[in-house]
Amino acid sequence: MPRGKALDDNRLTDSMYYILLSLMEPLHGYGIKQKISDLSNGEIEIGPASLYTILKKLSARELIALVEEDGERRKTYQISASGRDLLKRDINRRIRMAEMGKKVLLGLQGGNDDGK
Amino acid sequence: MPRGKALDDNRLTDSMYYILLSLMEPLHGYGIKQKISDLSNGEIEIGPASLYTILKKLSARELIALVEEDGERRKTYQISASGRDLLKRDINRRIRMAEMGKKVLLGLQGGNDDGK
DNA sequence: TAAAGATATATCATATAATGATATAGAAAG
DNA sequence: CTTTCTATATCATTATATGATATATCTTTA
Repeated sequence: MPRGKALDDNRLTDSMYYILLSLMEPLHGYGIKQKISDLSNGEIEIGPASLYTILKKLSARELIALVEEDGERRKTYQISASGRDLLKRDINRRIRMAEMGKKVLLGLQGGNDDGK
Repeated sequence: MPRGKALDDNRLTDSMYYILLSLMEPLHGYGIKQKISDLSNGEIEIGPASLYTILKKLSARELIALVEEDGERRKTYQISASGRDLLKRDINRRIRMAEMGKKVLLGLQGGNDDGK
């Protein structure tokens, strides 16, 4: 069984996040690499070591599933129902983290200002 | 093409992010631990190994600075100007990542669906 | 005042995660 | 034919996080 603290805690690492997002449509590994580059306007480039390592882990956790095998050449994956659930949770986690950041920067983090 | 260390790429890890946010006000290590627990409604707990390791790293990069030393007991840190800059950038990065996630989930990532 | 629990910092060994380098090979383009 | 792109895969190393442990002070309370 695959170890992984992030997933055990229902968190996605950034790389897992990008990969899971890409797999909202069926894609093979190399396509994921291109999709991520595309989604991030070339900001994020994921190499083969990260890509196939993470694909294997997500697959073992059944967050993604192999949907097609083109001979030996292409392996097409897609996100699973539980993968979608986790992805949604992680988007919300990321929103909460960013909101928290904005609040603290604006100095609004302390207590409730009931003003009355 | 971001590779290598998070800070070299102007990215903050989650732990660094929480710690830098906490240091928008002067705080010593143990206070940071409590602040993070507080900010996250007890969701995030950072242990001493992570805390002091990261504090040392942020300090070496001058993203935070030692502002006071209470005898040998307390070391009070605060975020620096460059730390604040990086923090702002990272909040925006996190917002962009979450927005991207929402778009893809809603199936709006490809082209513009003008509803016609 | 003794003990307990909270505060406070620090490091080691290990676990987890990411990635550059490398290997292999088919397909497309020139 | 040879270069480039597509495509998957693993190894060795680096990067990051953390549980366990150590040490010491301060605070509360029995």
